[in-house]
Amino acid sequence: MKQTKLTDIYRLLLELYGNRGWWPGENQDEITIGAILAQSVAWKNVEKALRNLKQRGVCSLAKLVELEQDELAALIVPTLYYNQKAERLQRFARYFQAEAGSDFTRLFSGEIDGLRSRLLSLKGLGPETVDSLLLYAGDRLVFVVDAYTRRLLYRLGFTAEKASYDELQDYICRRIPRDLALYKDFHAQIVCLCKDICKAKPRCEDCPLREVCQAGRSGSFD
DNA sequence: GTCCAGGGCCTAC
DNA sequence: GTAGGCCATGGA
Repeated sequence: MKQTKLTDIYRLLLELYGNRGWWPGENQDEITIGAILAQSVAWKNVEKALRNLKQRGVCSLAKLVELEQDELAALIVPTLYYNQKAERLQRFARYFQAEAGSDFTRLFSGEIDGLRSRLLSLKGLGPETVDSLLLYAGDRLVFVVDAYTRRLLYRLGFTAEKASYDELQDYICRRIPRDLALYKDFHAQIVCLCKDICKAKPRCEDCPLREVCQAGRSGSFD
């Protein structure tokens, strides 16, 4: 029996939907702020918060530092855990200023493992947030694993339900070409698919991967 | 009213 | 090392 590969899944999604042209953010500031606000919340809510920040004229890391934490929190209420996130945003914005001179090129330059470790050591930035920043704001080659990726790979039969972040990331990176555009768009395809279809209560009847998914359950995956 | 959404931190065992 | 609580809105 022919084995289904991750690259086959991507090709199928690409044929169906085209390149998703992602991440949703107009510039590096917006992508960075969005990545932190998106922690454990639907993107719809992030959009509201970003809109609030833009209306207030503070949708950049440099401007965020100047706000009172309470005021920032009030602007990002729609994103859940707003007090925590206001602190995380300002903490990161201060780091950006102090360590990179408010220069994204400097922030994201250097050897990738060391860079990733440094960002991970910042309070409030876990692996998913750091990898989103690196890939989408920094154009660095790291694959982003999120709840959608985990869910889809598990349901398709590729990986174990409780696989760790690093295990999932490693699994994917070993099976797809090392290509920046592919890393970005594959993650985008997964998110877009799961957001609508492969939810906690999935609508499998509408899923373009339903046949592959059944094949996965019978173990015909690489 | 109930469930769930694109995490991460902290504490207890 | 890992399970579970905490953060605490808003739409379906």
